[in-house]
Amino acid sequence: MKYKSSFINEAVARGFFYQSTNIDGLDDYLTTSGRLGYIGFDITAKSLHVGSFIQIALLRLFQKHQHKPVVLVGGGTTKVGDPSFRNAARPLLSDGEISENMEGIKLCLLPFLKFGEGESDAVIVNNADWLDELSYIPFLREVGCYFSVNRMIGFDSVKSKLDENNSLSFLEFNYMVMQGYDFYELLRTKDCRIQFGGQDQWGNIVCGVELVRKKLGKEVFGFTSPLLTTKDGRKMGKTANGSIWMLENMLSSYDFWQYWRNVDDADVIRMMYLFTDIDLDEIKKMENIRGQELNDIKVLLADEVTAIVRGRKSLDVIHETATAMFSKGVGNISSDSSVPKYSLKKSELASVSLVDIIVDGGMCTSRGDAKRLLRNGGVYINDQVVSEDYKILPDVQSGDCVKLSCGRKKHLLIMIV
RNA sequence: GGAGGGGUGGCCGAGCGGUCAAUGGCAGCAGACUGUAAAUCUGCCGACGAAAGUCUACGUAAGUUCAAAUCUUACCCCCUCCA
Repeated sequence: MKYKSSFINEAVARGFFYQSTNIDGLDDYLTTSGRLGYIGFDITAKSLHVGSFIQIALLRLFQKHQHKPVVLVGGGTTKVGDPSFRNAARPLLSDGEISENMEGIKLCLLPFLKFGEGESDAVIVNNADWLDELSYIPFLREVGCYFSVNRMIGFDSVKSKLDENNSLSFLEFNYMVMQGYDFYELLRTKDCRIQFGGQDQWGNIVCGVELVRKKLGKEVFGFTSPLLTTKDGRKMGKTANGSIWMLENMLSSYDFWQYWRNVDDADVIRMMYLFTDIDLDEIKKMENIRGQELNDIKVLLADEVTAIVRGRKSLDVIHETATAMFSKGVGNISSDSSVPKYSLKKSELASVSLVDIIVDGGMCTSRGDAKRLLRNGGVYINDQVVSEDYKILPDVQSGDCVKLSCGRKKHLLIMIV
């Protein structure tokens, strides 16, 4: 074991560590339990998505090693907007939206962290509580004087915006000052000396570390984790169909599970380390698995992650649905699986076209789209390709089920009533 | 405030009076191959329509023209330089 603290050891072994302001100092500091460490989350949406997953998992690990996670929600900073690596300024949110989003964020975190009053129980704070109160002139005199603009424009987050000829408003430029101030405030009021974050937060974190050192002469620590990209370089948690949200009302458990079931071969083991509670030794044994067998590992990954985020009991229905979706025939689709259903009166059989059902059932966005799919041979009825827009489905009776498929992965169960 | 450059489909980016629903790339969808992976190859990729075709769309609004993404004017926004 290279490090003295159990947390740092495991965090490094699992791949959470990218860089730190002083890893040895931090290691020493964490040999005593009950230390505080925080991560800030912006609250631009009602739910966190998988992009923030690594941060949440890190806090969870922190708590597992008897330390106290502090979740900082950016009620104040969200009103400013982090300019980091975005080419469009974020839309500014109203107070109403912000407080609504904040409730959602809390829900997302409940499965991961134990909140409460105990020594290692997580707490949640909102930086609006102190940022909203600041008065401009005193703030500039007490805090602003410690920030060098020369230095700030050197930070990647700012530099990339300037280099790409994008506009950077003064509002956004202040983001890192705000975030630096957060760290100072949390140190002062809670003796919180650690800030975690993604690699892209490095500049912002360093600002806080320096502010505390200059103002109070104390050392605080920054710790960043690698920015998770998939093997093809895309940001994790985003698919073409949207983000992989944590909350069930924004993404079904089945789709959540599918995301993990379909990760790239090359990413499976890394995600296993980061996102599951499976022992390091167990995962180590899986490292050499290749080829088709890796599919079982993907299922395990999907199961474990889904169990944490959505609860283990959700797995039964998911497995059932997955089996139904990927096996042929109608018989093995049970009515409690989450395969979408569509009911159709027997009397409507003659008048309703396939295209209508496809669009109505949400499988295509427009009739033209559905027709194209049909023409391209991507539509199946009971696993048989159909190439024309049948006005009438194959001879069926009331009570029958017909499986309508668009491609291999989208299915609709038509119940004849 | 002044001078110059620019705003094109989900994104990047051509086009600069008719042949433009708009080259190309990325992303996406379907098919082949497979392992619900990746890579590769093929087809598709604004809406409506069986089709002919109709409609909507090149920052916004007016205008010139038989005809405008392309020309004119005003306005809005972005970038660069100067004050």
